[in-house]
Amino acid sequence: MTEHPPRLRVAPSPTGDPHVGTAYMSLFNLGFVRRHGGQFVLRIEDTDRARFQADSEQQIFDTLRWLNLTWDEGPDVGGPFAPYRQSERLDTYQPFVERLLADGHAYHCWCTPERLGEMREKQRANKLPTGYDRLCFGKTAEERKALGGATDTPVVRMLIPDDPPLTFTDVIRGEVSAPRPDDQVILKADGFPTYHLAVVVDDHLMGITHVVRGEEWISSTPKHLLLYRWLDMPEPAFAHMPLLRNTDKSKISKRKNPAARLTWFVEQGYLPEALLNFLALLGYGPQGESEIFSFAEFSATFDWANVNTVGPVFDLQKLDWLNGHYLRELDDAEFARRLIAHAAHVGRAVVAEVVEAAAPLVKERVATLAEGLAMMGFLFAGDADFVVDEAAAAKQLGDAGRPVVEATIGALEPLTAWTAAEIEAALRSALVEGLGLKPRNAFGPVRVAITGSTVSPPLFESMELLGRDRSLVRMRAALE
RNA sequence: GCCCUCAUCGUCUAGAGGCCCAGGACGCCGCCCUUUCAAGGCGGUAGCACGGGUUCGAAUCCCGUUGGGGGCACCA
Repeated sequence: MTEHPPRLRVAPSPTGDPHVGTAYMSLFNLGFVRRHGGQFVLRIEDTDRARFQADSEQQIFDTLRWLNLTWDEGPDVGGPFAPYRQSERLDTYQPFVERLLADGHAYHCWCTPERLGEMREKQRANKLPTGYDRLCFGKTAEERKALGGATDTPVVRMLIPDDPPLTFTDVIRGEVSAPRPDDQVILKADGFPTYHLAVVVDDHLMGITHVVRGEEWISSTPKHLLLYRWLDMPEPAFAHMPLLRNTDKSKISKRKNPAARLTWFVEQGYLPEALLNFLALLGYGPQGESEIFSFAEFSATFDWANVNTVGPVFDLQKLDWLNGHYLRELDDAEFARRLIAHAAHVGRAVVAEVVEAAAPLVKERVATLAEGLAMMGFLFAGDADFVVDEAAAAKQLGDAGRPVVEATIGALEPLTAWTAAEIEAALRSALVEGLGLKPRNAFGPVRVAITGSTVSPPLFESMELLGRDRSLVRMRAALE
């Protein structure tokens, strides 16, 4: 039996900020595709015109590209199965709907949303399983209208048989059973298909071999199985990924978790390689001895059987550690480039030369690019808008601190060379030996005066970068 | 309520009957280093949900209970 190259797809909906789950699915799709030399397709599932947001699609492109999860076919790059937006494929779905209708596998339904709502309420109240009661089945528009609670524009529903297929093989989970479906709507009143019809038709037409999606879709799979059967389409392989979770274990959501939005990671200054590594770790685990690995390493041995079935909690602390690790692995020049790019992205003004000079001092002290920029912020503050953190001032610039600052000014003014080494020598001599202070007590007040904070890059280097004049201005300002 | 699904340290996981009185990572705690904070080094804390089986032997297999999660839309 010949193995055909796999074709996988990710199919996000443009309904707002791109979801982290889209990146998660894409990563696993691509891990498999690259290992076996197949194709990765991006399809936009924009059949919900109520939730559609115009700028969302571009954000999906941007964030996936930022992560280097690039597609071989898609709305923006084209491909042999275009169009790749479902809203542009309405004509494609129509014949399939007509065929299902003609074969008696589907029927029209005129029920209003109100009637449907009441029906469900009643079912729930009577502790019955919910599901469409088939009031419209077998009736003409006129017959149905006579009963009330009907509209003029019908939807099309699947007619679920008594013995629908309820089990299937999942490449991650093995044999899986799913609940009995009810008569699902496949064509809405506005002429758009629902997900169930569109996904089956498109996956088939686009030659998709493996359907990778979240666990939440397990319960819908029987509907899709039925559609494949009715339409004489071969079933693809299914891979139902575990769901990413909030800290409270619920399905990850934008409301509870900022990290549910893909753009958040860009805003915070996470590195795409770190996010990818982290996502791979979630629900897959390290395959070798190290938890640090690249996409190439991930892809090289990728196997669906290694994907976990437990939904992992999205642990930002571990991501921070990983990101810090990747940050430190960057050479100084590259780290500086990323800081500058990040500053531009978040609309913050910086001087490239200053960032380059400060980058090495900051690199091993931060977890994200945003933190890096924040830590060198004192270098960008003008004399007028420089502010000393209140708590830091109270701690270091009180009665004990003032003489230290005064002695520092006295030691620094005669300095001929303004270098970290000279500054350190002068301060050690004046404060540690001269005033008999322990280093931490000697340099604390100076640090706060110079950087405005008790936490900063190394002091003497910071002063060298700040420059003689600005340093002295800040020391004097600390005494006022 | 009904259906489905999952179950190892706080979190991510290794573990596919004896190698496990359960290993690693993050976090946390302590020590070292140290001009702050980090980084780094060393050490420590903490877990097989519970109950029945099967077996010479179970974290690993089976059943049940409990707990978590998902679904039950003209949303995906």
